[in-house]
Amino acid sequence: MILEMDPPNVPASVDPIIIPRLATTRLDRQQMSLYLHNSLTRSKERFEPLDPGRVTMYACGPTVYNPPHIGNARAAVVYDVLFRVLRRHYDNVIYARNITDVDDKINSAALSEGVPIETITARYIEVYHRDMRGLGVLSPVIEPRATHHIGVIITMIERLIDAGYAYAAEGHALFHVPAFERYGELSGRTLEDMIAGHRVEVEPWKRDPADFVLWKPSDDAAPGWDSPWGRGRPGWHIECSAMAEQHLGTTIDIHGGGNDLKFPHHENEIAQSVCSHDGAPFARYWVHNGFVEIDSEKMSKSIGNVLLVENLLQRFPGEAVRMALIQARYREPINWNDDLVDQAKSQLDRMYGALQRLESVTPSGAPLANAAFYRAMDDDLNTALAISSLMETVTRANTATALDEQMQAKSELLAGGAELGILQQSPSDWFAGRPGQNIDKEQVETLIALRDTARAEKNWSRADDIRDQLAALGVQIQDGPNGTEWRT
RNA sequence: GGCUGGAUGGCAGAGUGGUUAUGCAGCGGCCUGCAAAGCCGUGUACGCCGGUUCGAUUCCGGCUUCAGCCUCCA
Repeated sequence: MILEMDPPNVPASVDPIIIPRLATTRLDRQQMSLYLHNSLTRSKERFEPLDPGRVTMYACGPTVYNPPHIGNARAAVVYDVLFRVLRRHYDNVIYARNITDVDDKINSAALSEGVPIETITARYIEVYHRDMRGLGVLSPVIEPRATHHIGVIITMIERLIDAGYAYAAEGHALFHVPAFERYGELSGRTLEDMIAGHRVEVEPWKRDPADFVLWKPSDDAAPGWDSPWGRGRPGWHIECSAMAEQHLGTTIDIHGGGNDLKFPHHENEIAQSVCSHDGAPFARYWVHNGFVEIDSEKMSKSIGNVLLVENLLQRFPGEAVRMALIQARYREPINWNDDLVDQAKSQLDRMYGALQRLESVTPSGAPLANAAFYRAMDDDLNTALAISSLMETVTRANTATALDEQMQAKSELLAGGAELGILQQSPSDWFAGRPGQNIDKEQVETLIALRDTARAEKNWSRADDIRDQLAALGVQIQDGPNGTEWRT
């Protein structure tokens, strides 16, 4: 048996974004309560962690066999926003997002390329990190990998077998679903529903059609580890239960994932964790994000409408893609199209425009967004409403004449932006062009200087000619009290 | 067939038992050499049918319809 553990912390990328910690007093924090829609109870509940000194959250991360698509990105962004909100409320938030690096799809990808599994997983872990960074997603506190937890997985399966919830058969270990009477609580299904609905052939080694695999045998070509049931590899569901236990403990505060994972993945996680922990609850709050649809249809390889993050990032700024993902509430589906990103970019243009006007203003004191912003975020991550309150701050910023009002507005914008993961660059960088647009800044500055001279001489036709030249370069200019600004 | 969750103005998308969401687009104005940006003003939208109510887009019931899950899936 091979026992492997992660090093204590394994974020592969250094987190480039620093969220300003709010200088709220303890009283302030108590007054602001976070509410979350709990899929387990199908209702909105006040979030109260088991231990306010150590808040735990687990989110299902990627299976690394291909580049992430916009749907993967939505999940990552949603739990990233939740992470940021939690960090405003609590000093110590342990957020784990796993990497599934042992899986049949990985095996077949490796086989078809004729390379070892590790080549595939290393490549797509890197791509995942790169793309998430491009979307302003913070590194989770812990990023556990399934292959580093084989020992923990085996131990958990052994405990399940010992307690009578699982059994070994023909090189497999299987969870016996009828042994867990609360099975189906999360998804609202009964065992009878599942039997009526099942349409796959039942493998002969299963005692019950609903039983699912904890461990399965590997042939010589497939990656495998020695176990009490022979050489094999873990089933998908047990990985998450084992990693959550290892890093976050028996009962965790929040578990997140895509809506489609509710059944069977999360249902099975609950069964495994509860049964291997003497009935202790697994996750206290279940959070599920909605899907990204293309033309009102699910993204899928068979339809051929899978939209990769890397392709989007070639065409749009990362923040615009992120903004498009958070402009609706996280539980609702998003019907994706380019227009959505363009609209998101317009909103960001407006926000960055306000920041550009306030460039010389120093935000004073602790960065705090306005109360409406926090109220919206704390109300089950109502990002759409939070953004609208940020827009009202933009209008205030644009109309403020007193310095203290300007300072206040700027501080609100930056604080709100930090919590949403937007407004993380300088306005001039933001306006300096989209990806793939190569703007020669020196040339632009030179032309603007020439035009300024022409304007000073009231040579309007020459000034307008130069403006046309700039427009041909994709540059738009704005004459303001502080001189001429430009944007793309 | 079973289980979820939706249906809001040209678009995206909040919210609410009676009073402005917000952004984009449009229209009018201010500002500007002209623009752009910005500002001000401007749109009686809430799928259908019943019910409760003084009053419902908002609550209840039914219907229609869309999406997801029930098989790997964010």
